Amino acid sequence: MTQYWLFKSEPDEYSIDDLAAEPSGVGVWDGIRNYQARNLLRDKVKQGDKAFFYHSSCKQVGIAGRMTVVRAGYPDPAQFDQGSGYYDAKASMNTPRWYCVDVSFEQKFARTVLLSELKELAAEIESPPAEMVLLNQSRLSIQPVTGPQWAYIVALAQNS
DNA sequence: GCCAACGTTGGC
DNA sequence: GCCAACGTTGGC
Repeated sequence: MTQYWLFKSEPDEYSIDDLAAEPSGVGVWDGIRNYQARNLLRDKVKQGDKAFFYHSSCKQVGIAGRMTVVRAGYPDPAQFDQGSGYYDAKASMNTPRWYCVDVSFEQKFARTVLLSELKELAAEIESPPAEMVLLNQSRLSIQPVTGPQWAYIVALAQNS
């Protein structure tokens, strides 16, 4: 069964345009250094799952597009790389601490579905956005999205 | 740049 | 295991 997710990134670091520009449109979703998010990447995110690409800490905060998970969780190589900002001295090859997944570019939405817009829509009773993790546990960088939330936001992205 | 919310560290 | 101090995230 296909599962849905929302992955956050600061576009100054890595944006949906950067993913689209990758050779064959495949990128490594690495650098996740939060245990709750790590557990999802390691145990729950599967090949074939769909994910929103969320832009945080930028001018247009919101959902910029979507992608497909093409490789489930595996140890994040950056944790072993002393030259990387994501290096972790407490991690070893035998006991990796952090995980990443590979994603492939699917679509950049015609417009970004803004966080402010989702917050406004969430004020409506029983609207799909109201239950989003994004609005209730906002700091989590890898978070689940329900099927109805996914469909609602994809439809919203087609409307101006 | 500010600050609220949350996560992590480390002494005891 | 508790909790104070500190660090980080991320919206505004």
